[in-house]
Amino acid sequence: MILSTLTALTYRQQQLLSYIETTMAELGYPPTLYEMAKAMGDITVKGVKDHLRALEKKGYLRCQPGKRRAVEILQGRLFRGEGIPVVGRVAAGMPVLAVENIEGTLPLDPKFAGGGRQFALRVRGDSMTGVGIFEGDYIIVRQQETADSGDIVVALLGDEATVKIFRKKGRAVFLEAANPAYPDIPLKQQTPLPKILGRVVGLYRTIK
Amino acid sequence: MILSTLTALTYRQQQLLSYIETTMAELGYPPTLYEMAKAMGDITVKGVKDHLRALEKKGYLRCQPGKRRAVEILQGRLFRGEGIPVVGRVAAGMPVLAVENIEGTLPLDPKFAGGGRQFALRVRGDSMTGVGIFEGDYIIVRQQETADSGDIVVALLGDEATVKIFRKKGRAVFLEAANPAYPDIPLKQQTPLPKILGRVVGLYRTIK
DNA sequence: GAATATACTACACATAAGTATAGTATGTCA
DNA sequence: TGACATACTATACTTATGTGTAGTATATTC
Repeated sequence: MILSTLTALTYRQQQLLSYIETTMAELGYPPTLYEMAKAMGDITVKGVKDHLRALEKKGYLRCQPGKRRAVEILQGRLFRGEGIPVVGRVAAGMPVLAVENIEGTLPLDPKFAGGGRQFALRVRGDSMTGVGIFEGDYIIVRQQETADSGDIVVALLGDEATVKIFRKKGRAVFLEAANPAYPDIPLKQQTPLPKILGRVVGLYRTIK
Repeated sequence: MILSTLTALTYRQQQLLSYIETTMAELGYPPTLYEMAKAMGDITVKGVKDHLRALEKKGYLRCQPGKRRAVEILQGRLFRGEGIPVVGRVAAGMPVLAVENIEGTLPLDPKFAGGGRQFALRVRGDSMTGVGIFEGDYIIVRQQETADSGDIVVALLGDEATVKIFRKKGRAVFLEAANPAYPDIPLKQQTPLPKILGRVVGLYRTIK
């Protein structure tokens, strides 16, 4: 997302790009050349095509020759993505991302949080306020089964998912809260054995 | 985004929807019926069309009759949007959202943070850690020029944008930090007069 | 002047891509 | 059984939509 390395656009090119972006944001698919021509004040489709060619040359979009409505925006204020599935409850023995567990989508591009296989959870409780994770926050979790000491992880304890700091001290492995009111949880004395579901890589909060 | 009120899909319908979503996430535009037919294991376009009709009837998508590649997803894991412009610096006398100030886009759907006219800023400093706003966080700001007491606002002091809690006590109006190391800033004794740029409505953080 | 970029016009052509017709087969429910 | 839903087949037709040709006009640079 580096704007400064792209060639500047003329007024008309910017106008066309903006129209395409607005249509795509609104409908989810690009306009046809004819629709663009109408929107640009009744110019011809040839005129539009020449602008598209210039925009393509400058790196803003890509057209598939011959294909209808096949305009891909490469640079601009639009983004698209699959969002991050919000998991409602996690049951032992079931894949986290099973359809039954999904209760919605966090409309954020997973690539912004580093990509990989991700899910989101709503935080319950105040055990992690010391590191700025509050009740009601969405945490974004990259699925992985191992962690380094100091990582914030989501672990499955019995049938309960919990967010804590993963710590290794010598041979001891435990989960540490970021709130002194909560004691450390050793990982090796639980039955069934706890399982790391992933590492926390991002957070979203709606304020007030 | 309420999944439970939608009619359940058959396996094949879900498969088609998933293919459409994946293509749109990847390319930014929908596949043609022919492409869908290929992807579904070489069935006919008529077969695909019947599935699309069922998906439309169930509320998952909408097709424009006769238009090429005009499939709009209404429900699913896909989202689209214009993102939230990230403002790099704010200069007095200039609109916040002037093109020159924009240094990128936060790929989050603005509607998720309540909509309205929004911009994002990167937080510098630690004056708001008491409310879980940390250095490096993106805060999402809805543009407005007034605030209620207790709102977290972005205000322009001279040429510097600052994030604080807006407080009204009797006739006194000031900006309060959420960190005791920072003193209150009275609003009525500044030259030039400070200006509220907006209210903080959301926060995003990448972790580690 | 020539070359290039930008911003268009007019029109005919070409084809990518959806629609329609007429089905078959299987499963479920009243 | 009949009605409806689902999941397809085959084929011809129709048209929405991009491409190509041949330009004009203006501005800038060498």
